[in-house]
Amino acid sequence: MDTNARKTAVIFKAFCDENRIKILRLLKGGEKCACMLLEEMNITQPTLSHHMKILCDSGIVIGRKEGKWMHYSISADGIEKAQDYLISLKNGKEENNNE
Amino acid sequence: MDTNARKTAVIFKAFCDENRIKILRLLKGGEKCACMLLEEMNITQPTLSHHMKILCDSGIVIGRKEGKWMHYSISADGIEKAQDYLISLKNGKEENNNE
DNA sequence: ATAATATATAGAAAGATATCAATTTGAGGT
DNA sequence: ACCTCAAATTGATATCTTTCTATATATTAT
Repeated sequence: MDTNARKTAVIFKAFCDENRIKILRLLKGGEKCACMLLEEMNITQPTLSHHMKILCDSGIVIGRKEGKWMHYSISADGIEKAQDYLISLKNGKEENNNE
Repeated sequence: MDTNARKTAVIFKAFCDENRIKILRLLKGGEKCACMLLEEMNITQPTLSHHMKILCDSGIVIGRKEGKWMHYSISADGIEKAQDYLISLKNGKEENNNE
């Protein structure tokens, strides 16, 4: 049971779906309300909600509730964790079998 | 038809499965033969072959045929492309809707 | 309290992915 | 030519994802 590998996979789930890449592209411009994202994407509201959950679970996106609106933005910390993993692959310091 | 988003998703497919993360961890130590990977992973040969195809399609791994053996290694160029994408998310230079 | 609006959740259907056993392909060796 | 071994492909099945419609929850305004 390699929880470490699983955690890494969860992070990168953010980037392995076409619609989520589109959402991230929209968020590049800064924080956006779910209703705005919904307008720009060609999907229903529950589908957007589903993708936002995966994005938040990955740590790549942060959600902020304000009244009845949800505001989403890209998490610099989340991106950094993903970057750290990529760097660790490059540095090729032999298999660190943590767990 | 957002081929750009799709291409990005294909790159990151490499990292969104637990077994592929394990394979990448094994490759961190340097080039390895498929038969070696098979010994270390707890999967059958066709399953390994399937994952290696996805890893190669993503550009993150390179395969080299030598006689009847396949040798796999991590592609620095592939990693760099993934890194470039992450950097572009951070720099938040407004939605570049290419395509 | 009621109505209106934004988002989330439940449940179902369609599609994609992971996995295996069996078979095929390809590359050497005898 | 035949055998052996490594890897890829095929075909089947189980599981996971994506997507929808319908419904529930939560927040604000009347």
